[in-house]
Amino acid sequence: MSIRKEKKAQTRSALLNAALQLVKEGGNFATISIREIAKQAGIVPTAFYRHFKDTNELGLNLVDELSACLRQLVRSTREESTSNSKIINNTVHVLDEYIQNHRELFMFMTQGRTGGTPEIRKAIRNELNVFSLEIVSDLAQQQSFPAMNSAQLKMVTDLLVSTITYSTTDLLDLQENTVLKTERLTLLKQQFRVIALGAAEWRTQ
Amino acid sequence: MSIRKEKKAQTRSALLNAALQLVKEGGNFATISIREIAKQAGIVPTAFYRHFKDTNELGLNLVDELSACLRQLVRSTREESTSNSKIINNTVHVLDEYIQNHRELFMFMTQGRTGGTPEIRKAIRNELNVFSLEIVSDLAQQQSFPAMNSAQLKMVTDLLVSTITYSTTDLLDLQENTVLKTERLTLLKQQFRVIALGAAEWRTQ
DNA sequence: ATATTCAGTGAACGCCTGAAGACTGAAAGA
DNA sequence: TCTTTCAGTCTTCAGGCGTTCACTGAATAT
Repeated sequence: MSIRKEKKAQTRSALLNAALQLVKEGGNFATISIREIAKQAGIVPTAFYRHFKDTNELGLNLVDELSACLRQLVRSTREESTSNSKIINNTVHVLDEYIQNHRELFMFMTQGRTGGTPEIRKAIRNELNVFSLEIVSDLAQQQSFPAMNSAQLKMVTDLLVSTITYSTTDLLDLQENTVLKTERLTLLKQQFRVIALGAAEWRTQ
Repeated sequence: MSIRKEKKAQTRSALLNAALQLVKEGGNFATISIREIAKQAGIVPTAFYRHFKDTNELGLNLVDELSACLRQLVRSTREESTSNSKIINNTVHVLDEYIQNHRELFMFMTQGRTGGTPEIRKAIRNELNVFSLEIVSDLAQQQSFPAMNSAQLKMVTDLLVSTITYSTTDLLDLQENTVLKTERLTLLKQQFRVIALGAAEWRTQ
């Protein structure tokens, strides 16, 4: 890559990271201004426009980062799930790790899904759907619920994704290594078990 | 009530409704300004301070309105649930009705839970917990899951509330009387069934 | 009847915002 | 080598923001 393109890519990345940093520091993405982002990225406000039309466009690019993160999360969970009995515990453990290490992205996700622009809401909804479909694919391959057809598996997996997303909001507000945090993770594991039991019992119609 | 106090209460109510109206019109509560709210309420910006210190304090009062709404929702669902077989369909139907008729409040709830100030997030989390506890009380009384102790019932009900909250965000973005909307309601009903099946199968440890 | 209270007014403040436009200087291309 | 491209700079603008303060006038209290 040419020097110019490389430097541009660097600044662009700095802008995306700046926005995430501001979200991480407690800001709501919807309230973050172009000037704040530029300042955090170490450039002048007007240079922002060389990369994005507005914060909405930047947000859509953050959804792409989120997409990559969720994809990696699915892969990590798949690789981690060796023993079939502890699959729930492993999944929750990996999820917790990802939420901690990508706090900013998950905060952006939960905020954006409910309070973003219509475009951003749609993009995140779409990413969560892809996320769900990838899990469906894995569950189908592992024959976790052999009695279910793919539509039924999707319905159950959507419930899993719903539960994960809701729990993420709670987990993001709990400090590490506290009783409350541990209890919340235990709750999530139990809820996964309920869903798994229900899915195993599912009979058509 | 004296004339003065009555008029003050009216203006206060107008401010709360103005904020909700702005949320309903697509604004994110976090981005709504004092001046916008005052304008929508038909008063001068500075008069806002006669009622609330800032938008955060107003938001906390909106949580109280949300609280009342959720309480009423529980009551309506309880009264509606006559036939035990159709309880899930009735519950989803009542929920859908409430989301339609109190759009603004549910939008405020989903936005505030993920993107509000720490105070508002906490207040909404608390309301949802109370909501869950009320449902637990109902389920216990109806002996829906006789094998479960109250802690287990709470765990399952939290899953129900999680599912409701997540679905609410989706439902708020879908137009009435469309295929997608109907499908989303069907999905929710099926997920309720999975949870109910799982809860019935739950064995300790 | 007179004095006090107080919800709502209106002007003013300094600050931050998104955006437009002319400019700079190093990299890319001829 | 000379010209062009273009990411980033600097200045400037109008407009919205939260907040202050002195004020008004009707409701209340004495």
